[in-house]
Amino acid sequence: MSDSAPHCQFEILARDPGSHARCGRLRTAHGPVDTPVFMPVGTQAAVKAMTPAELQEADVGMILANTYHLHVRPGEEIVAAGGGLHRFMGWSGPILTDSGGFQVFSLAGLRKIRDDGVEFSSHVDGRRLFLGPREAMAIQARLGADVVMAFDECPPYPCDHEYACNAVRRTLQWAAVCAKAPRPPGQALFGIVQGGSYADLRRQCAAGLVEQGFDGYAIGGVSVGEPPDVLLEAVAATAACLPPERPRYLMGVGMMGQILAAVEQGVDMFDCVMPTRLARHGAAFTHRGHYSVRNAVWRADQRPLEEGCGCYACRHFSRAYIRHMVNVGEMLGVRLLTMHNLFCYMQFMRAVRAAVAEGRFRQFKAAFEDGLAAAGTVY
RNA sequence: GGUGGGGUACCGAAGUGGUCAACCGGGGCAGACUGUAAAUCUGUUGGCUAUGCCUUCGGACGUUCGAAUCGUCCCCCCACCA
Repeated sequence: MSDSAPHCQFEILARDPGSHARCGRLRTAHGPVDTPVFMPVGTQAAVKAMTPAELQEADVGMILANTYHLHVRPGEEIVAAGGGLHRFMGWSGPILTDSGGFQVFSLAGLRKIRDDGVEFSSHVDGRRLFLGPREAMAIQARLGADVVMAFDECPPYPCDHEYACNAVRRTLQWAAVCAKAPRPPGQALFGIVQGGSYADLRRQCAAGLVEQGFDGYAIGGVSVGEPPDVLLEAVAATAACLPPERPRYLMGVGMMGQILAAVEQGVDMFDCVMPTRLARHGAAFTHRGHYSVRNAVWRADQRPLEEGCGCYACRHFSRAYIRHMVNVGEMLGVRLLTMHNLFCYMQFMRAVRAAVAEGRFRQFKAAFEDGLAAAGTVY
């Protein structure tokens, strides 16, 4: 076990009696975050289509940005010269940066994996780049996020045991390098558990990381195309091996139903492109699933995106109007949908926290699933 | 009035004797999206009692085994000349 003091304080405020669900508060250099928390994705130092003020209006607490993308453009030296990521992007709340490990997976074909890191061709101009644990930590130190992630290898799905085992081996080696790398004061470091769909590898990876000692632990390597039950099994197998007093972060998930299932297993943090990307693709979220506002049925519908919603888009505009904006390609449509979807997600997370705090999480989850069933939606 | 060019599906636009219900764009309709190479991508877009049939390529008549494609006449549009 590491004897260094944690760089972020995590306090558990309530535990659900009927499950592993818990409520907590993560204290970061840029303020506290109540958990379970959903972090909208702002890969390139912006949550697409939103200003920081609009994020605040939606009650967004913490956001995520990406090491690889910001290294490629504009370069961490530009961000550092702008006073660090918070000042650069005008966001004074907590930020987490992903290490770029996921891009090893998502940009497959442009890369070559070695034991000390990954050779990339930049997806922008094709120039050769090298990203390994040292590089990722150095970049993240200059970006200055509140929480940074260890550089990991995220294998694809499906992948065989041997491949996944190698990914775990490298992920553990790289994590050790990350843990020793210098960081700015107050910057927390999370390790990432890999292991694919193999419970034994998940346990092995978790144990190895816990031995090294991190401020928090992430469950990685999920939502890479695997079936929903495989995802949940990986979450359950991993969460059970993580120290209860440290925050747990399920990377890249997801849909509301998946978030509930993971909260039930004791997961505290989430991120996903779903609310923001689907907004740009014309979909509106509700507490009973999502629908496409482009569909002809909404042509003359004067109701808001979701009845009873208090977001700016719902207070001022009809589905018919937003459908029109989307169909004619006005950027306002994308902005209003993004606002709404984030508001909807944040409201959902508030409801989750309240349910856990009040010891009625199971009922809340059951009611949510009934609502989805009634709406005919399947996640 | 003359000469030349042109009228193809919701729009634009290929096609100039059979493999054409007709390439391709746009628009329309629907679907996908999970640590964002993503305001992107995919499917579909005449009708039907649907492995086949029916009605379509300005209109009518004709040539041909067979016509969006060839001929005659007519109707519209555009350019130039009077």
